[in-house]
Amino acid sequence: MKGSLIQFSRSVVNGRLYCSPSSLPPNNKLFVAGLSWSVDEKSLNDAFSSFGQVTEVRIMYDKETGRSRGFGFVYFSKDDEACCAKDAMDGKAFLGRPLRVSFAVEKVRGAPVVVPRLRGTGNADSKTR
DNA sequence: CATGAGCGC
Repeated sequence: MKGSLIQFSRSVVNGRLYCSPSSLPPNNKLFVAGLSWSVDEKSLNDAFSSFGQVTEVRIMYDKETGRSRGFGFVYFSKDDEACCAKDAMDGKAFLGRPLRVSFAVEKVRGAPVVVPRLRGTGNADSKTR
């Protein structure tokens, strides 16, 4: 009995913001992209901690050049907070760059990953523009 | 044209 109790449209959170329909399941992990190469973990932590309790913030950097890949991940204590922060920060400008936030789909080590450009899976409106 | 799908243990 699997019982997929995945509730979409988490409705109102504390009386504010709604959960946009996403193809990906709401996880407590948040994928943050569109970050400026100068973005720091603290910046993201501070920015996202305002919406919820951030447990971990990780930004990926290149091991060769040492330059940030321009994307990172933010871990929240609860998916609700992540959702709120996502809807709140997604589409907003961060350090002069349009920030893109979406749920992180943890890939399996050594397995090919097929991730569409988040084209309609929980990201800022692209079609209506 | 887009700076975007990881890392560590």
